[in-house]
Amino acid sequence: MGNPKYCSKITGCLQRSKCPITNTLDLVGDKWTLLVIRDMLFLKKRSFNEFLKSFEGVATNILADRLKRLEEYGIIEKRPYRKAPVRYEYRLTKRGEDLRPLLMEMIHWGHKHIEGIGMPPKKLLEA
Amino acid sequence: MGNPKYCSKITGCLQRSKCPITNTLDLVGDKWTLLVIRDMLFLKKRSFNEFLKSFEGVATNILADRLKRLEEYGIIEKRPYRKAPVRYEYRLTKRGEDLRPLLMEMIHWGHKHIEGIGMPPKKLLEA
DNA sequence: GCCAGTGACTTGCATAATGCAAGTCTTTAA
DNA sequence: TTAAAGACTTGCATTATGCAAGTCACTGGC
Repeated sequence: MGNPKYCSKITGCLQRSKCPITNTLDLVGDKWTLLVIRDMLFLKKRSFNEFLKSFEGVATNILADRLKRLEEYGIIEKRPYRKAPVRYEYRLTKRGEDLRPLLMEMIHWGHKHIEGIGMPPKKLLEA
Repeated sequence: MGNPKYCSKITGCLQRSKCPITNTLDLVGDKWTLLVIRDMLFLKKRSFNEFLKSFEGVATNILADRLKRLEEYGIIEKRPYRKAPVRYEYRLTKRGEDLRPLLMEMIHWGHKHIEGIGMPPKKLLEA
């Protein structure tokens, strides 16, 4: 019944439906993607190794995969900021920055409804 | 480094971190959970079979699992509204209703940044 | 009374995603 | 010359998801 029928330019692949919630989930609704974006947005992280050091401990292969996808989706940009030895920096695009209100709502809901989460965002998010 | 250390009363299981975003994701951040909540919130669906008929086509085992979890998390409530033959109804609790702003932000972001998503939410969400 | 149908699931098995450890490659600093 | 940093890739094990089919309790029609 609900097989993929539409094609999105942002993903370049099949869609489950035309619903904006579904499509947003298909881009950023997994266990790790929004945590990378959190780290960029609130902790000003920029490099692969900085993301690796998150408290949650993402695996290197997963992180590499998510960064690649986010770049494909136009949510982040990757650019070398130094050659020899080459080092890369990842930054949110406007499209990525626009996820801030979504993250803020998650922070808000989490604070209100989950126990063991005490402090305001900035202190909380420290690695 | 990032192994589970805390115990949440809402989940009754280990947490990846104290971050509210992480914890919110661990409750509702997967491919299907928020679609069930969308159906309750915007399409007034209440029964197992109604959820099954979503355009995205969730599998019965996944749906059963998500409803069970959401009940454990206190996000929905299940109650029989008729016996012989027994029929169940699922409803959002306050905790579930409070996810509305999060969903609204997803709709907003999706509309703004993903192609092939034209119409306003209510028409869009039709199954 | 018998049988198809509805609603709410469960079970079994195949495929896909995630997690973990280890390895690669480049370059620099000791 | 050797060790270490940074940014990954590869291989394999574990988990989660997807799909089809089966179950169980009723009920309404013939």
